[in-house]
Amino acid sequence: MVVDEAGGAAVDRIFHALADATRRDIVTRVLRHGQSVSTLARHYPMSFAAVQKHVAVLERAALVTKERRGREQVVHGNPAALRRAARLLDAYERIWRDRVHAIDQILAEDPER
Amino acid sequence: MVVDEAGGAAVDRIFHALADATRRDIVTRVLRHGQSVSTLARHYPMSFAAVQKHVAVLERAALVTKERRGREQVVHGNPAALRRAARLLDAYERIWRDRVHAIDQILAEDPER
DNA sequence: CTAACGTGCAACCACATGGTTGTAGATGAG
DNA sequence: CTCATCTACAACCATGTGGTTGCACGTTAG
Repeated sequence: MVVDEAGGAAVDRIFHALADATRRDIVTRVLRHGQSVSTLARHYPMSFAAVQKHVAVLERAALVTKERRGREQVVHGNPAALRRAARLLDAYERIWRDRVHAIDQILAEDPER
Repeated sequence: MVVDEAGGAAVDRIFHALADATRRDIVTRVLRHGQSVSTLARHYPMSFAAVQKHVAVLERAALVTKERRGREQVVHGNPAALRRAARLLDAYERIWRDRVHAIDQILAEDPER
């Protein structure tokens, strides 16, 4: 009935994290290879703290992870969460295309990670 | 590289519209067949006005359309926009999946990081 | 050791969001 | 016609968001 249910909040966080061009750009950027927060910050016309917040949002959505490396904090794309997000988008696409249900299965098999 | 370019704001609206469980539910619901706003509202534990706002958000994202039918306003899923959205999600998915796949390969052949 | 750098956090601001209630205009039912 | 229904919109409130600046702390470079 309710399509999300179990993973609802997580899905909220994922879509919300993706609803910002800067954050989408950060994700695609760090997927190439990890970058420190300050290195990332240099690419955007905003303060370091602002970029730091964006990274925090992506982190809460589990789309990226941070790895301490000396005094730097290296941001990586999170393969597992990204795959989950991709499959989630798949499921919605399928619903919309075929007008069938069956998204619950996908969410059920990988609940709230 | 830059997936957004022209439609950046539109992408923002689409992902933002999807970042709410109630709105996602409305979309899947009206895809089965159009429903009036008040009919929709009866399914959710919130006021009619709140549901009306959610529909407005979905409408701004072009994920649904409204059709006057007598005194009712029937909400439909917008097939064209939905397909475009699905394609858009596809594009992101492909980028990410390819990169994730590459990352997995690297990790697979060199387990110790 | 000292200075510079990278980070995290808090305070603050303007504005959007998600919810409420209330009101008013169209439209259909009786 | 009259009344109930559906819709739209405005005002309002609490909270969240995206941005800023400033400061403190740990770590690295010289």
